[in-house]
Amino acid sequence: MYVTILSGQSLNSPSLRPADPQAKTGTSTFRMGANLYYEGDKVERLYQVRSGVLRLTRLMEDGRRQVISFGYPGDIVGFPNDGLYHTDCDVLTDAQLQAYPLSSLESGDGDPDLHKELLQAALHEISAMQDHFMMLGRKSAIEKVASFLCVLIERMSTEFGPHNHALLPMSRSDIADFLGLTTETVSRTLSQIRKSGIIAINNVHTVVALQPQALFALSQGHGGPDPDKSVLHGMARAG
Amino acid sequence: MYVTILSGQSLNSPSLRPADPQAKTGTSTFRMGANLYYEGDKVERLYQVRSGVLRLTRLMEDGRRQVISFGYPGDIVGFPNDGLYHTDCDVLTDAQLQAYPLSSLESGDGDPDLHKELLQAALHEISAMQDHFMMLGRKSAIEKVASFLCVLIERMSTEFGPHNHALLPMSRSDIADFLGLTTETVSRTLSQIRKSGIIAINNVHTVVALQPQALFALSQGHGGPDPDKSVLHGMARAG
DNA sequence: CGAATGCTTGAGGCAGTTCAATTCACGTGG
DNA sequence: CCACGTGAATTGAACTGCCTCAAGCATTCG
Repeated sequence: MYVTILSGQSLNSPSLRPADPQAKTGTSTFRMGANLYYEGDKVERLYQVRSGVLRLTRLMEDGRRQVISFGYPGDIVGFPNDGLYHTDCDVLTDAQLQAYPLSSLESGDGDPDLHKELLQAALHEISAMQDHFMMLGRKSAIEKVASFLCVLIERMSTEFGPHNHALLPMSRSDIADFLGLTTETVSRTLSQIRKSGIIAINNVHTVVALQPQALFALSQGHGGPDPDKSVLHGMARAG
Repeated sequence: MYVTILSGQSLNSPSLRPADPQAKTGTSTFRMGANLYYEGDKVERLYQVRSGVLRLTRLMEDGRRQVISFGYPGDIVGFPNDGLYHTDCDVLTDAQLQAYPLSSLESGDGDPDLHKELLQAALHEISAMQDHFMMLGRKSAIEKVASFLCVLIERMSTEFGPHNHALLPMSRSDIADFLGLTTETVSRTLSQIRKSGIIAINNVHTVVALQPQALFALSQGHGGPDPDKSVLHGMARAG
């Protein structure tokens, strides 16, 4: 899952086939905290998330970390490069994963439809990552955090029907490393949006959008350079 | 082309097949400044760069721009998402491009080998973009600029044999929008590295690495928080 | 040669970081 | 059931790296 300009596209990822008991590799359960694979491991299978949340990370020698993406239901993780995984992958909440053999991606021999769907997933991944570039490179802290919340809420809605709240199973530091910020800035920014009345923070891992439109406006940079005329304050009063 | 941690991988992209006069879609020439496609255009073909440099960009409504990547010889551009291009693509210097029909990617029917190579190129693209995330989200201005120069120099070396200089056909503002900086910061940072003796700037579009190792160290963050002990100065004396 | 455009350099400001101190959530044991 | 301990989240204060705004400089092109 990447933070994108909400185009709706990020939600159209094909669900591929439903869990199929006859599949060579079935759905299996992974417990919170488990590691799925490390950067450099040989790729033998891809995984599609059925439930739960994964975290993909990359590390620099000096310890700096970038969270590449969060794997939410429907997402596919584990695309190889030269046969190797190029991130670490950890399980944030107990998860059900559907495994596909690498051959499903690399040759269409066994199952042409599956092959095509995995290819489309890879292409979709490229597009989503490009959106995320824009966010990392060009958005302010408040735009990043608002974007993040918007995507999570939309994700919740597709999974469970209309929702206005987001579950954040990951830590603040995971969010920070995903958005290119520090934990302090993430925390401060969430507080700032909360104080404006646009969101409520039920508990550390649950955010409710009180004014979804205002949140979306924030994510797009319509916060206004002048605080008095900004959505952040203006919409708060209007609501 | 993305700015990656120099692993050598970025240079292993398959060259695919050499220009083949019998190919359905051959090599064609595009002039500097030409537009190859716009975001939203329907994808009918992919392009592999044979010579010249392309620029892939994305725009936000308010004019903020992110340069997604530069297309250097060997790179493939134009991967579709839902059948559409998701960036603009412009020609920075006169270029020779090999076009492949979209069907080469989407179905292996016509040419299984080509299909596999395009798929591998897409997978490689994902890996390279993940490296670039680290740079956009977690690297300082000097690390970004040094990384950029390192990759360009390595690219020159693979194309024309051992080189220690980089050609920058793009503008400073293109570089800035690629690295998530401003033109002023790019310019200042280049000057700073030049004054340290690590590079020379022959002209606006030509940078020479006087101390390639020091430049690489800079790109990895080995600049040291203490300037007196830093590679920037230390290596300059050592060299 | 003059205008236009892009690059460089300077000065000052600010968003986000860094460092530090509470506060909060939650599990554990008395 | 409550005191305690631990780790995470929040908040505060000061700093700094990069940005913004502005002025000079170089290169190209008419």
